[in-house]
Amino acid sequence: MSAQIKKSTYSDIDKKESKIEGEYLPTKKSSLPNITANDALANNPTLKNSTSLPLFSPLYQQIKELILKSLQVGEWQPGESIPSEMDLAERFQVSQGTVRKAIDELSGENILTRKQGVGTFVATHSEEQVQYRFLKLMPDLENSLKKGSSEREIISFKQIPASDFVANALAINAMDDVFCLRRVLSFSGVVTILEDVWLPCHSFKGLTADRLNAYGGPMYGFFEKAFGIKMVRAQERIKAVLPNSVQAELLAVSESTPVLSVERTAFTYNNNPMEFRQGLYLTLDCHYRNELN
Amino acid sequence: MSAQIKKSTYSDIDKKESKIEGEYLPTKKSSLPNITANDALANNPTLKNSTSLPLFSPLYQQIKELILKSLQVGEWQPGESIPSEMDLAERFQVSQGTVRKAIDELSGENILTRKQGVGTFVATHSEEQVQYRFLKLMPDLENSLKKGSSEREIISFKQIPASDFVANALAINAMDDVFCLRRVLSFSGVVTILEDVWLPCHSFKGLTADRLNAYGGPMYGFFEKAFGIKMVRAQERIKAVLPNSVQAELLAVSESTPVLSVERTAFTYNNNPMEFRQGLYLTLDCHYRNELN
DNA sequence: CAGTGGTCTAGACCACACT
DNA sequence: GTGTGGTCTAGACCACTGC
Repeated sequence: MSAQIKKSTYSDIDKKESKIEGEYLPTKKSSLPNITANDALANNPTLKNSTSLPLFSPLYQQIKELILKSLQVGEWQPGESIPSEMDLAERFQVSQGTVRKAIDELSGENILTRKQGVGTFVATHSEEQVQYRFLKLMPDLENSLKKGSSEREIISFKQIPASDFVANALAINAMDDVFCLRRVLSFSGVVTILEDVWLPCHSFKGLTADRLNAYGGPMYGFFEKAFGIKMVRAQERIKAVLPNSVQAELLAVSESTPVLSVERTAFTYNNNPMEFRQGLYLTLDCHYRNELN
Repeated sequence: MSAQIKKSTYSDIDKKESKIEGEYLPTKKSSLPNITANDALANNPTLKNSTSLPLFSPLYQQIKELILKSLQVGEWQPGESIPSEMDLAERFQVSQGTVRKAIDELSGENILTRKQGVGTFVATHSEEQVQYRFLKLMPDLENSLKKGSSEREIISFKQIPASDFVANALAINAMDDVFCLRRVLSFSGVVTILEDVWLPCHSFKGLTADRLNAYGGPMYGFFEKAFGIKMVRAQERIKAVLPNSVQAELLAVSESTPVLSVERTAFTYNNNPMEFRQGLYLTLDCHYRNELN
């Protein structure tokens, strides 16, 4: 019932049977089991107390939020499949088309991955195709990094209080402990990237350099498996800088060799920053590639 | 009947009088409800002779291609509205939902812009909101360039034969003539960008520095109005470099100041490269911002 | 073969903008 | 009010995958 009302205004803020459309779903599954869907909507407090603008939102957006919430709490782990569209439609008591539109958006945001004939899966950084999804460095001559011939070495790993700058990027309190690690990446035997990575200790309890080294795949894949932290989005700020003496030595170049400084903040669900890193990229034989649309 | 078949394959590779769409709107809903939409499929020659892979494509993709073709030939100019979804559905003899899906994709690619209650418009680089859509430079402290206080100055403008490098980027023959211009951009009175721009003379007949200077808005908006050339996409390659003596002087920095080198190839419809430029960005108080998804 | 996502249609109603 | 895009539903069929 109340569910119907929401639908009638695309909203969660309504009241009484202005059945303005008892027809979207007549009696229908009313007699049937789940309530979930309507309940889900009915109970979804998302916008209920919103004193700000979006006093309502389309049904599919609400479904999207519900799916995101399930992802957030780990109901479905990275790499796993989520229920079929029909099942979700049943669960939320909406039409398959509405679920589909919600999944469409999540798929567009690289949060879910569809595989025709198989199902819909939670995106992961561990899969071959999307490994290094956030690494935009390309050789000048070829069209993709030869990831097979990449090596990496962790140079240092320590636990320290966050500087104001890092704390701000991670949205934590200054002086909260963070893990700070420095590593070097080489491609085809050529040292190319030097990067410092900061992670909030609170969320990465028990992280050690050994565990990181022991894991073969990409770091974000490790975070998923070891800490259930899934990076869904990142923001980078790029500048041209000169390395200091330490950095230059690690990169095996002179201090007058310009390098790209790439500061990245990576976010998990809910725009929650979980990692900050600064990379120095040597761009003599490669470049940072970006597509503009 | 045959209608069913087409649908059954989502294909265009069909038989019989492919009178190349003499009847997108024929007898139409003549006797029976449909046949129409299926005819659209049957008669659409798009992929008929394709000897390569996609021996078929979904209807909405074909509609998308037809819309793109109309944009390409200038049936609808940048900033103008295109026919309503219902009208297009009528024209192509498919359902509104199918047209909608085609437009959804074009909208996602920033080729069309929807405005609820008003219509669907051809995207343009002249609108306030999307001006400098391809410029990713941001001040470190604020969240967007103060475009109001920007100035630009064309330093040189000439017509020369394309170098191999430029010709390759523009997909033209080496030694074909190109316009080459150099300009400086300042923000809040600070010189920030020095860029060289190459344009194929063939497509920009009659371009002069004066005409460029006379136009107040962004360059891509000018190209739309003066030459009907709409840039829809671009690719950038970023490196950290040191400016040469001439560049350093124009940027008012020393030759040991690292700068971002941003090489951009901009494409019009059909992945047709229409502009190549190399920008040198001073990143002392600003940065190149990129969102990763 | 059964099950999943992908496409297409048809029709209803909602939200919005302009006149 | 009229017309536009936006949402939602329902049902049909197609294409792909894996058992």
